Amino acid sequence: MTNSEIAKLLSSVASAYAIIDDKKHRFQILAYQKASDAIEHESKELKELYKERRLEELPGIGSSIKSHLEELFTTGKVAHFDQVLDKIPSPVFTLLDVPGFGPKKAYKLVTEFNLKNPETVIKDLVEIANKNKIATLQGFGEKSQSDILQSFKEYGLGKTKTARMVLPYANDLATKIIDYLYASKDVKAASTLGSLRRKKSTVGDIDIAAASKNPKAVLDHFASYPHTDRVIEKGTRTASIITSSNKQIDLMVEDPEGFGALLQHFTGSKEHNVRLREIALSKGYSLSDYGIKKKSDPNSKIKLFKTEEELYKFLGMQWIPPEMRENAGEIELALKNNLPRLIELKDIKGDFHLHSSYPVEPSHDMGINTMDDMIKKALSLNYKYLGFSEHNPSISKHTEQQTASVLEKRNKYITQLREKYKNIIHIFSLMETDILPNGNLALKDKSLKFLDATIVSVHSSFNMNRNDMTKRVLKGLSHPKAKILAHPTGRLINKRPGYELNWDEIFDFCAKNNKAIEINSWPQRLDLPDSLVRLATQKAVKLFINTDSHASTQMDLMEYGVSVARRGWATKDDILNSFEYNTLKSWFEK
DNA sequence: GCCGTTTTCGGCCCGACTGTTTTCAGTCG
Repeated sequence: MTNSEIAKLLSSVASAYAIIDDKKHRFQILAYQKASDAIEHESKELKELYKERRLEELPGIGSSIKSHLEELFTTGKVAHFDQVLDKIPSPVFTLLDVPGFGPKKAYKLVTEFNLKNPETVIKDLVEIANKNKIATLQGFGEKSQSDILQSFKEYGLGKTKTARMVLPYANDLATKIIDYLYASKDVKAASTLGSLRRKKSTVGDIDIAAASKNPKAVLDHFASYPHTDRVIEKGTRTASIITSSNKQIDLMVEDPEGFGALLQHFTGSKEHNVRLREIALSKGYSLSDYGIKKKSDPNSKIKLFKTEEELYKFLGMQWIPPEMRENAGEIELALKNNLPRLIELKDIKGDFHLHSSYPVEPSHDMGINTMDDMIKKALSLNYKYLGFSEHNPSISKHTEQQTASVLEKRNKYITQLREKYKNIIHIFSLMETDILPNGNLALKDKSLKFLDATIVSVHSSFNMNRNDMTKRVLKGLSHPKAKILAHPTGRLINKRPGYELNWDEIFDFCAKNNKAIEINSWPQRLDLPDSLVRLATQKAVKLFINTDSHASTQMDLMEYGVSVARRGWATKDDILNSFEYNTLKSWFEK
């Protein structure tokens, strides 16, 4: 079972308890939901943790849930869960995946209409609603009936609670909305919130905060955003719209005096906030999105915060960069004034994964801009160096000798460019070389000698098992010219999960043998993923942040790779392309 | 059911919004 399947199981148990008796089971519900969240967000496979006897290290998993999980891994089921879940008709759990449905509503409808089939429950309810039979139920009405139909319609379109967009797409959309908000004179400040502000690789809804003395005007302005399909809700403080591209945007408005607390609260993560509230409580304060109150006196005046910095300081800690707010140890470090200084975009001095249009007759796609164009773009980004890394010439269409002469010619051209840009920018001659299924590189030594070094990567036979793939990659990386492993998991977000590798082995090998791992900034890749960046830096593995650009304009994507690095707590010391040229040059030569 | 720099017992984050209600329940983040 995968982590998300197990998380869903625990969440189902919580829902079942909520239906059976939400007063009596109030705290079990909280506990199961908390355990479910922890598992959902855990980057290591739960089964691995179980084998290592480390299940109780997860927050929210104590002796009881731990023993249930052990039963799950040994027998494939849990008697206690079955006993609880059996009390609830199974169609209820189908409905829980639909936005707007919680345990109570789902249970009420399923039992009221005696629905039996989890496969057809949505279709059945649509028919029932079309006969106007939901609106007449106690606690329901015309509006809730049509809301239910709307939810089913969107669910059918694939807008589940878990459908997510890639970070750069979400960021572009949010930027447009924020620009639109600033067109209102009532908006004093606006910022992204939530997973978007924390720069997660994928984002569900887009959440935005605005500071204003006149929330009504701002909410009205927002609700009339030109590309709006419909307004979901609009209150005195928040509003939600669905754009014509079928994305949900939530806006919260707050007085500038309290904007810091709002920003902090809605940036999350939930886990970070829960931990922060625990800290506040231990100091006798109650923390909300409005600010901080004395716990002992609920009527005391609330303390407002204009900025997040003031709020964190009030709680006795450093301001924490949004990318770190996952309750992964950052709060403890901030309390000790000991947060790492994360890598920033301005620290980046070059890009090493650039596909120019130079004709090497590759097996994969070429770039569309010349080396010269890409150098000019690099200069506009204030880079001090860069590396060209087209795909290797196709091995099926060239003899070894032909390949070598293509590279020799390319090398001469790069030498001319070096002369042209002498004292302006340093140019490395690299290539992106395939690691073949047997672990050999697609380029032989007689070609590789024309390169300063090579990036290596997997572009074929993705279905190998973890052991074989690990051997393949390690063999490819062990060539002296192979210095960087590019887009290391091979994932394409929302398309394919990527192959499996033994990361402990890969990272140990890299740290020992002076090899680097790439953080690829391409929107669908963002690969190495953040959780593995954290593991790599803990093992002192050096990293590059590259764009994998096939056009000079794509070199602007660097910021997204930097986001991934920051979420993995990487500092300047971890990122080789933030180093001075001479240090970097000697690293390549080691 | 989980958890511990005031606790191994007795707490458990906080609030907005909507719809169906005359004061609240359900859902969401």
